[in-house]
Amino acid sequence: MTTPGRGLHGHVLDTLGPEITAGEYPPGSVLRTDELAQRFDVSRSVMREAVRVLESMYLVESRRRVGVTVRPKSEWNVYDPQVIRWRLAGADRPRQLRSLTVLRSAVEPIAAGLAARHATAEQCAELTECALGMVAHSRGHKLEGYLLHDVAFHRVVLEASGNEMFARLGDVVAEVLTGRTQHDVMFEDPDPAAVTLHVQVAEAVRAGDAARAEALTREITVGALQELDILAP
Amino acid sequence: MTTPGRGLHGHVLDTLGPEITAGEYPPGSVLRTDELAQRFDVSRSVMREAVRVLESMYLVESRRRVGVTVRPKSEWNVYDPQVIRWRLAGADRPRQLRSLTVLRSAVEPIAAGLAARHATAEQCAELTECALGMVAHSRGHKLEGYLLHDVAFHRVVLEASGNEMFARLGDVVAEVLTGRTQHDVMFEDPDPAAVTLHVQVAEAVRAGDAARAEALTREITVGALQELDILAP
DNA sequence: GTCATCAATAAGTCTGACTTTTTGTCTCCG
DNA sequence: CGGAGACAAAAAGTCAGACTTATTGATGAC
Repeated sequence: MTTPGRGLHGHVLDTLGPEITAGEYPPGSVLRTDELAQRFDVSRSVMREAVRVLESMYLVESRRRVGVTVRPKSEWNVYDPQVIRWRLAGADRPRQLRSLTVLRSAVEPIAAGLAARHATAEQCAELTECALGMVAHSRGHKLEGYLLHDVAFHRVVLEASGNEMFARLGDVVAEVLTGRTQHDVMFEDPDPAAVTLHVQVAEAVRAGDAARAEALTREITVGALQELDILAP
Repeated sequence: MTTPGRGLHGHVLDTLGPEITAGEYPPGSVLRTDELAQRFDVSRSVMREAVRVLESMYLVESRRRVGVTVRPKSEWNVYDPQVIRWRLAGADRPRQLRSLTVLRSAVEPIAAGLAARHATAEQCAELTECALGMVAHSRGHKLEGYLLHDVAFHRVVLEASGNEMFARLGDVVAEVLTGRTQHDVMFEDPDPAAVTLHVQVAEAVRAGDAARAEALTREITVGALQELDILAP
């Protein structure tokens, strides 16, 4: 949640963005700037700024004499944090959650392997701290505290990988983990096996054992896939 | 290359975007909308639209009474195709190329495994066609033709994975492969072993052998990592 | 030294007029 | 009947200027 609604054009986006990403306007639909400005009761200047932002997300395309046409889903910039948030809040939330979890399963093991080779002493300490925090909150309906440390753990791993593309996925992972706790599964205490795996990953990274860190993280992500019934037999 | 410079604000972005991503303005630098408008000889409206776009890429932050401040590199949306292109055209091109190649090495093997399970008959045919095209252009300084089929090959794999997040990385991979051919290595004909691997991946996907497709693709990406001297001993 | 007040500042917003490009249509001629 | 060119309408694009609002740094009172 960077800074939502920072201005009139932000408010427009908060409404129009979710509508478009929810698929309310089929691809090729045409919107008119003037009509939108009327609908949201803002000036054309403000509406134009909003359209520019939507355009930079590849959600729409603005062409003269035609209007603002909605692009097909396949062209959307699905890595834009805003777009991710809008879609997670919308109807195809489950689908989105699956896509992101699969992405996690590809990236996090490699990131953990790199972290084992690049992590600073401080990052190793943070990692151990997070893992211990997870252990401490793993029993007795302390899901909020558990989630907090879980998110922090994965964020540190992605950071410590030293790869900027991986590091930028911290927010995505946070959204996925948060969403999972809040909605879908995990009514009771978290899987003890998962907790153990996190502790072991922290150890492996500290020991500089890249292969082991990668393998253990792969086990974690396989668990995440199974939770969503994404099998790979 | 979607549609560059489609309007005055696009021209402004083409200049200002590369400047910012090149790090010409240190984090925290303050730009003023009015001054920028003067510099580019455009109206404030146009300048404001450009700033909004930069803001949606997390390159800058616009605050009242302060101005447009440049955000630290760690907050940039490095998955934005435009940002990727700007950075690849700039000074830290090598660094960017490495980051993206590591990302490829994480994603593509998993994508190939999924493709083996989800690819349609048509996609399998396309894949075989691309692989054969690579073979046909693998000797005799036909790098342009080879590159074309190589890009298409990886694009189809990512598409066929059925995961939208993977599919959207097609452009990124295209940039990396193109950049590699144009600048860095590959003055002579491509590595015959790599060509063979591509053919074998196409076979594995067609046969529905996920594990084999994944392993073979991992060999391809390991080769890509080695080309850039990114080792993992 | 701390807190409230106030003025300067730069972004934010609105309005209205004008320009430019594109597209659909309508004619005119083959 | 069909194609090429001219024309008009439509919508985005651009600009200029006036006004509003939030923020911040400085000033001054306690």
